[in-house]
Amino acid sequence: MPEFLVGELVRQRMGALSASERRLAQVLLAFYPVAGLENLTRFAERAGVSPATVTRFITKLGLRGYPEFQDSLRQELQERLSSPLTRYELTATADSSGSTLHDAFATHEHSLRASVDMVSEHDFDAVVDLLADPRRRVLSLGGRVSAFLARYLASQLHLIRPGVELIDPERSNPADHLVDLGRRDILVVFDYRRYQSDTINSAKVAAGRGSTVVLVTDPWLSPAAASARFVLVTGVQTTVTPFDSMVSAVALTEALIAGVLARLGETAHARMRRMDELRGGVVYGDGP
Amino acid sequence: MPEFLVGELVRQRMGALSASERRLAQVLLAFYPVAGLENLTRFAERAGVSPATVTRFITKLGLRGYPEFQDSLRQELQERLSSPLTRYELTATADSSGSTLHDAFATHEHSLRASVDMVSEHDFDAVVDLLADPRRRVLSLGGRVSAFLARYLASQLHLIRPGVELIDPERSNPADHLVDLGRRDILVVFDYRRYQSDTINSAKVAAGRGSTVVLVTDPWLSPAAASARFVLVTGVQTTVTPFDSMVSAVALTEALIAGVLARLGETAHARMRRMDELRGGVVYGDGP
DNA sequence: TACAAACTGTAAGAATCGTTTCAATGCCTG
DNA sequence: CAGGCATTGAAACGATTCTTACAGTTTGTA
Repeated sequence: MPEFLVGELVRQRMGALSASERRLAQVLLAFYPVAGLENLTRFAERAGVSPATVTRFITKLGLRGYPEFQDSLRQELQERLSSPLTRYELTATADSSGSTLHDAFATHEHSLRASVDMVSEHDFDAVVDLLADPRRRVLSLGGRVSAFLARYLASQLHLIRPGVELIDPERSNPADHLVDLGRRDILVVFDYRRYQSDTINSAKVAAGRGSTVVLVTDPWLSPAAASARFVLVTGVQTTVTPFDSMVSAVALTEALIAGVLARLGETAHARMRRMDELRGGVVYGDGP
Repeated sequence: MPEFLVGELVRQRMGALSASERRLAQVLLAFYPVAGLENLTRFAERAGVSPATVTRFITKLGLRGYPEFQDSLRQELQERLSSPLTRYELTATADSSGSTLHDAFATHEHSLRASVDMVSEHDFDAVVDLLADPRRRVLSLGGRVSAFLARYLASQLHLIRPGVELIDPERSNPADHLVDLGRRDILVVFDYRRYQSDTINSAKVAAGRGSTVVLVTDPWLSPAAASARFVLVTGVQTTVTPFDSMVSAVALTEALIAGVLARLGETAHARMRRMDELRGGVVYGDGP
């Protein structure tokens, strides 16, 4: 029976995993450890991969098989649950401390923290590389809730590199943008519950045309994951609202932009200066 | 999937159980819920009873069978583990800096933390009250960078109350919306550096027509503050990018929405249900 | 473009798991 | 003490679950 924590192990090996395996890792970390305590088939389904991939994944972690994997998780869980502190945490009931404002921000902070683990660093870097490649076109698309994220990405990315387009289903038919997608193009899809069929479909079409599909989604994974080359997962925790929180998604988007900017360096800055001149807004204040 | 907690259920039925069954109950409660997450045979062994007794025990609890029993335990566990506080305890890892991703998220976290102090609780509550008043119209407007925030607010608020409009300078002239603004109307303006003259102007016009202007801006305050009845400030800290971070702004926006939702209660929920029916998206997965 | 290597899913088989049946045992009651 | 009822475990069956072998696909490279 292994001594180490499975979660740690997964994070360590993340780099050595294949795309599907990484998807499993993400789901596991997002719903840790419960996802791994379900049976192999269900775990596979949650991540949208085949059962065989799960077995390979487990083997790569250095474990003998799925049963041993589950044993480790259970043992680990037992230890955590019996630590006095956690014990308290688990027993403590929902503490509605005070104001909506404070509660909301506290939740957002936790959500952010949790998200860092959910995003695969490997995938993140790979996506930044893609987005920083000036020869590739970038299309950005979102569902009903996440449309604003697509917009945000497109508008900011547009400032630092050419070839960025927003697909706005409210304004034009996505199909118009999808027809001439090619092998060099990137489609960034934002899809958070409740997942939309047209978004999922767009991803499928793009993948079918050989484009690279990047999906940004919640831990339950939009079905569009099936068509995606890279899946970036962010937490959406909310305690108070039926709505998911998009804070982590925005954080991720900004991180992507920062990454691309860092990679493009002076080229991007030059472009930004030019854009600035063309626009010429009013500039008050003097920030740092 | 049962609503109750299995542990509670067991304690309740304790009296109605036979000797062997009670041993099972004790083991389960002593190692809760891990004991029940092992397979039936092992659970039986731990309690020193036969597998058949386990099945009978489960049945007596009113559950359909061992798999359903485990499902309940897992679901329950998941819910407990995702309480923000616990989440923090369980997730906290050695944060090794270096990568863009980690740096970005760390910054965002600080930004969030700082923002809580910048927002005036009093103003926040007042704004929530305003936005929750169904007799008032709400117009949402943003600058170049912050347009997506205006969109986000409008789309979410639209779900929970009528009379919400987005002013989209890209699509139509803001003036068209402003002409018939009245004393009862609210204009929510998002303006982050670099401040735009047309946004500032819209705020001025609205204020002039007697509408209540709410401004969401950065710590340097958009000049639109002059026309605003309420000003909500959020942090924008960034270390790596020339761009400001909108994470806190999103957090604030969501907090506003949560606040309004809380105030409107059932009315809002009813509206949401209706909207949902009319839209009818694809729903995969089953969130917590 | 063609080839090799890596990846992934399908499907079949092996192993494990959960349920049910039935007989044995213990316990209370008449 | 005998009869009946509740309780329990052994064992066999059927269902599920995990593993493995193989083939199709994709990806990267010469």
